[in-house]
Amino acid sequence: MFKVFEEYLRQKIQISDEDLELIRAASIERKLRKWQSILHEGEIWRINCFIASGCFRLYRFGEDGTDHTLRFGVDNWWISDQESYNNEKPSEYNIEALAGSTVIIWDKEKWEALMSAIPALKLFTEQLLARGYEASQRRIFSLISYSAEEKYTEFQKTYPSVFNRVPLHMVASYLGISRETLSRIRKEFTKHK
Amino acid sequence: MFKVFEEYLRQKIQISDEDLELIRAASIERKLRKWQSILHEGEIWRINCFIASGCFRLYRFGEDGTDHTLRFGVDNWWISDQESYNNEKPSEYNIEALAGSTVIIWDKEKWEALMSAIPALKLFTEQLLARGYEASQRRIFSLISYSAEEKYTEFQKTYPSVFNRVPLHMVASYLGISRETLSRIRKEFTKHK
DNA sequence: CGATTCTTTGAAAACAGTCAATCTGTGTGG
DNA sequence: CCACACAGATTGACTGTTTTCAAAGAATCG
Repeated sequence: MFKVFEEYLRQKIQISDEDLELIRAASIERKLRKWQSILHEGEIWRINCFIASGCFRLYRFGEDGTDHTLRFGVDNWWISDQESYNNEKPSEYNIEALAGSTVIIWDKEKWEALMSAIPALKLFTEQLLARGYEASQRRIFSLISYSAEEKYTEFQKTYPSVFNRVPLHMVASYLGISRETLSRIRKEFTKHK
Repeated sequence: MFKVFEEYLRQKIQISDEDLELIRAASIERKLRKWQSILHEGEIWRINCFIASGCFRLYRFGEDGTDHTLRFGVDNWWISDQESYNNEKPSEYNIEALAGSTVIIWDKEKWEALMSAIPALKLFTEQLLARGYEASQRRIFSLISYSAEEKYTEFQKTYPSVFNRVPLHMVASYLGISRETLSRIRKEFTKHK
């Protein structure tokens, strides 16, 4: 499965075969079954995790016990809890596989060594973070300014690859609306085509 | 006013007098009157901007013409549009002073030169970004999981320095609720003490 | 097929938004 | 110093949206 990552990375940055071999040598491949968690709240997230195939979500429980989806991840995305990673403190989140999945992971120390050795990789990592931040900003805007229906259509349009693969009630929890409301919006939508 | 920034930075990182002088030499001080904008949508945000004193907000107009506050900034915060800055593309946002303010700014190129020359500054800049990202995550969680009332109390608790300085209707637009709703929540609150 | 999970539906209740009017405080100019 | 204008905040009545609760249909999986 490293091949998947290799193709991904070569699309993103210029990298020599030697450097790529360094990256490969430091990586570990891991498979997860559906519903298996790769992060449980209370644990510290110490890895970089690339999704070679499959589907994940990062979520958290509210006071009342309901769960709230902070993020999804599908093939060729990264999934992580940056807060736990950066500050090496116990995570408040859970990350679970929504389907059988394969991930490529690197220990934090190994990734940092790789970034030191390969400047392009450091730059790329920084850009990834920046993209994530930008996506957060746009999501905040949609959460404070859109109606439930607008949030739904925007999500469907922006992340079709996610939308088609995850249970509806998780999309609802991602958008901050109830599953029933999402179901009704959806109904109206298919009606008016 | 550079003194304010100097104190701020010395609290955050170890830095020599020479390096600090480099940073000072590259900086520009600018004063803004109340309601003056430092970024208009369509412009490209090419600076790093530290708020030495005063108060700002970053906002955007929705389809219907109403404005939505993405972020506030007060003394000793940074304010920026990362998306425009990183990708050097026209901003979709506006940044305006909510009071007479003084900012210390650096051109993007100058700041990058400084980061190259002063590793600790580069590290610090990365950490700033990381903190911003983490704050975004927490805000997203509150937006998808809290009621209007909970969002209000959390904001008041988390950012008292902002809460006491900005008009209520802007807080409302930040929380994604109407000013009338915020007003009513507030009333209930003072009633039950 | 039976069990479980996911989705849909209906009806009522809670919640938040809109519109319009009023109130409050601040600052300006006469 | 007063009158006025203005922006911000509040209030009431109403409307519309979203949630909740309960139940019933699909779909999936062993």
